Amino acid sequence: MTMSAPDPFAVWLPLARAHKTILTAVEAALKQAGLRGLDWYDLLWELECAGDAGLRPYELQEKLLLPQYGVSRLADRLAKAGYLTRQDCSGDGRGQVLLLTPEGARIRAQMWEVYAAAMEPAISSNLSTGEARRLSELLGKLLRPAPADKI
Amino acid sequence: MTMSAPDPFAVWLPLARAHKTILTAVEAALKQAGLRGLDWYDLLWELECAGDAGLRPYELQEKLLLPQYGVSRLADRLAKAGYLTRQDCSGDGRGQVLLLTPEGARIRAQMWEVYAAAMEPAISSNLSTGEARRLSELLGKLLRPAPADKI
DNA sequence: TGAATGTCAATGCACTTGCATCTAAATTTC
DNA sequence: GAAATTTAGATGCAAGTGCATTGACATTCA
Repeated sequence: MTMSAPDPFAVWLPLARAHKTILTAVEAALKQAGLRGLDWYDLLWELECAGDAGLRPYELQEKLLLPQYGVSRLADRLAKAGYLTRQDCSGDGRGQVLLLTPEGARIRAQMWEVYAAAMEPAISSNLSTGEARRLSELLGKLLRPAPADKI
Repeated sequence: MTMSAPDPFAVWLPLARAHKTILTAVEAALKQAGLRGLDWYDLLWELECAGDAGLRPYELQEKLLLPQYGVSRLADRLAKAGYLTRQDCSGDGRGQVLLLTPEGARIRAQMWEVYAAAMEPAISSNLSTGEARRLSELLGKLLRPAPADKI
């Protein structure tokens, strides 16, 4: 005897639209600055957080919600650009460890400037501090795992 | 003399993550049902809303936030699948009007079942009615145009 | 009216993505 | 400890995307 559930599309439609709008704006800003897309940024950022330990591709896969081949190829491109190195993984002959290069760190910092500058007008200028807090809190609730009987 | 603006990333990061999570779930459900992706659905839906008047490609471009060539090619695929027809546009020799076929309407209804079923556990089960209302309201605020000096 | 400019839509090409499959190494099972 | 299974990661191929350009018609303006 629970109350009727809310209409999911009342949430999803503006969510999808806001996402596409903001994403498009950020990607355009990056491109205009001669930089690569957010997928590159996200990977570089994770590697930077990982520090000297680096990250295994399968770890990135989880963190970035990318398919396995997505990480494999994205890492290829980053490696070709000189932003990361692949290192044989001691202890697991199948695996490898991805490590950020100094050049990779440099470019990530550069991207960050553009990223943050593009985000500000898209988000901050439309919300008060309280609204932003409440919004991120509510969005966080969407990230809870689906009910077991639906997986 | 305004207060300091909120951190946009506190909103953007969970927003992007929630979006990717939900999108992935819905697309997977559609694929598993042997249906095409949400891009097809969105186009079909707009055509259905437009009724007998149909829609011009450039109108879809605005509604769906797609690039011009994106609409052109998506419409190609839908047409090849028999879900829409292109009709010469009386009054503008450059243009055309896209019209939903009965088969297109049928398939859209079929997709809707899957779409809605996948959305429910992803969203409704994580939010109360009040939370959902507040969330869609806050997301709506993000859709306001950027300040003029930032365009 | 005729040339310049603007708008609607398609497309060639390079790059990216999705899917299925493959190899190699690790782990489990008997 | 050899065979079967699982896991890490790469890759061939088909399909989709982004960018720049083109072609066709419309509109503007001298």
